[in-house]
Amino acid sequence: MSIVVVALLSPLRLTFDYLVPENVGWGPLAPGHRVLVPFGRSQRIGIVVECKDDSALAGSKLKTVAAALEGTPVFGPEALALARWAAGYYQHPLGDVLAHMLPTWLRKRQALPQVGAEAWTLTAAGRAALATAPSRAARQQFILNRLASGPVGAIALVGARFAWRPVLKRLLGRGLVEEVRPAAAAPPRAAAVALNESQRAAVATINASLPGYRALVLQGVTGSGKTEVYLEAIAEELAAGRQALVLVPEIALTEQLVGRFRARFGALVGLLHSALSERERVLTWSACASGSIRILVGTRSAVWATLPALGLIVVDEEHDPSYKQQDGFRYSARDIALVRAQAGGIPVILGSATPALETLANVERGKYHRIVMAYRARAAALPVIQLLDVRGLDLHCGLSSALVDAMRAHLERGEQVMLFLNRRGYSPLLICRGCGEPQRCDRCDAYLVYHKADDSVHCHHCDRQWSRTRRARCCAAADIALIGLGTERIEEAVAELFPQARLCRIDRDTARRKDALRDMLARINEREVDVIIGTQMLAKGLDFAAVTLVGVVDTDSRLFSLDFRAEERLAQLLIQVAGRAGRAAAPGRVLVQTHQPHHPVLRQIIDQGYDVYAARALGERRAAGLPPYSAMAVIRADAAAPATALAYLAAARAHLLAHAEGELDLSYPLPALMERRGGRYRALMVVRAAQRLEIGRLFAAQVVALETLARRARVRWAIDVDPQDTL
DNA sequence: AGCACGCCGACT
DNA sequence: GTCGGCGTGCTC
Repeated sequence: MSIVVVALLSPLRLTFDYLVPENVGWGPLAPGHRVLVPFGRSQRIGIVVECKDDSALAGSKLKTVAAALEGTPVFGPEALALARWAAGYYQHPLGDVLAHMLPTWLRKRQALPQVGAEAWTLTAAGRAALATAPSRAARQQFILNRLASGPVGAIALVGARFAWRPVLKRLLGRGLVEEVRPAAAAPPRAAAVALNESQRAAVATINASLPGYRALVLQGVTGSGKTEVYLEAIAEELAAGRQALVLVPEIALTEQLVGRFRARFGALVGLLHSALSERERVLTWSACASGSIRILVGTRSAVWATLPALGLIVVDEEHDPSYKQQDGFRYSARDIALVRAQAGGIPVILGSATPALETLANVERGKYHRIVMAYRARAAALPVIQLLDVRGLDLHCGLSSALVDAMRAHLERGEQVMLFLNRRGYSPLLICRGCGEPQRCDRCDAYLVYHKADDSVHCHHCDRQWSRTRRARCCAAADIALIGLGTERIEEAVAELFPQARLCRIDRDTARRKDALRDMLARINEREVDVIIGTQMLAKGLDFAAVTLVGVVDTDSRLFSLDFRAEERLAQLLIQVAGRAGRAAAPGRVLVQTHQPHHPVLRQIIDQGYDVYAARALGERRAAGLPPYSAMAVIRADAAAPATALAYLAAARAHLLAHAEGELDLSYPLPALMERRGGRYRALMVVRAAQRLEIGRLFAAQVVALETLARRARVRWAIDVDPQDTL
């Protein structure tokens, strides 16, 4: 065993053999070790993926491992097996898959940072301070709150978006906090919540499947209290000494859930998402690996966390498309969670009010077990969805008088109103009054959007922006007409209509700043806001207790999308947005403005509900041979010149057809729906097969050839297995 | 992915 | 006469 196979943390599809030195500094090398190796004329970091006795390469060509970076492997055998599986399934280089599984800190050279062994707790004075008036010093208050559940170490302060050490020092100085020896493992705080009958039944079903792999679809209507079910199921795992992983689609949701989890389980809860600093992430990573974090709440990438005693995975809002990474390593965190659960012999809960069609197909096939929670936990009834026919109506900034009247009624009762419009900015089309030309981005096939807040025009596809004056270049000095509506304009209209109402706009522009979303959500829940105006972000399972009216300003464009998944997205969006209404005691109402009041899809979603819609949509997918009744992958390519990517795909197509065995359904190369984006010309080709395996086999045999072709053509390319969009 | 090697155009 | 373009191939 004197040779190790190393996968470098880079997108190379090859692994490399190295000799093991006499002394690596720490015991023998094993698979999973992070090593430093000489590579070409530099040194690189890699992961040992195999140990063996001899190499196919002549001994003289072999170099020797320079050092092992830790005494113990950073990946165990299960993690390596998962990496291998994912590399094969997604046709992605193993080294890059492994890189995704590590915090960035460890992808670079650094050693694991030393986790401070210190822990702190509140003194009697501290507890008294916490019990009385909240301090005006927000940062001190933050730390006091985190310490409220007992002694904590640095891990529990992850997510504090400020340098907390000096603040802590000040609290120590004021005698509100004292340092203690780190407790072995703070015991879970009890205080279970009372569950209703369907919640109890759900928990019982989950617990009945322990131990062992089982995929459970928790289909609970919005507001049915899925979180309490997660908490209960996790409490069971904790009691058995195991860890739990909870995935959510949105950073803002991690914060919301972590709050509830910490209230119940105290300092055992960890948090992982991309807005944390590198250092916070590596600290959390190692606390997961050492077992001091028992519950990890995180976004997509948290699915890779090392959790040696993992006993349960929860994927909340499992239908959400953001579980699929849309560039580079295009994995689906939901699907990885399932594979991980299966390999680990543990249950996985897929929670959603609107499960993805592929999830429902797996229920149908008997592969997943469905638990239905049909009633809301607190409120009386689900909100009533009503279509507003706006054909021929005089709209005031996109708002019909029926919607405005309803808003007025709800506002006068002191209730919150939410308006949903999936377009940010002020107006999405700028037409030159001189020549009638719309203003376009010069790097994308897209129109520019006017943003009033900074008086500039933005391209929403390459994120570039210009001052307004610079844009009008078709006819000098010509005036520009602002056509169409964005959230900014709706906000303005609402401010005019209801001057006394307090508004809050939630979209990528207002939520960009760190903490901004958290602050806005806090203001909303404190009832300091009357009207919430926002985009998609509002539909992602955020809890707005006091909203009683939801107005959907415009969804018509979604009825005419070319993507075969657009309809499913619309159904999920409508049900989810509607679910924001009436979560507390007051009943909710949802008004959907449309020019297509008789559209059969819209009607079905609203009149018959998601399940009926889903059953019909699945029937159509089956008849058309579309996923989930067939396997799909997309080869994407982009290049600097217009025809290059298409030419590459044509060559790739010829190659695949010449080398494929059996049936292969390969589309012609197509320009992407938005062909030019960020100055690059994009194209794609759809591969379809009856069985998943056929696609896997095809690519496994042909990636190298496709890669060589791409390099010669100077094309950037990628395989997208189980694509979320095929445009 | 980097990085070097290698063979054809416009410049000190 | 060189500097440098990017095409090609390799890295254990």
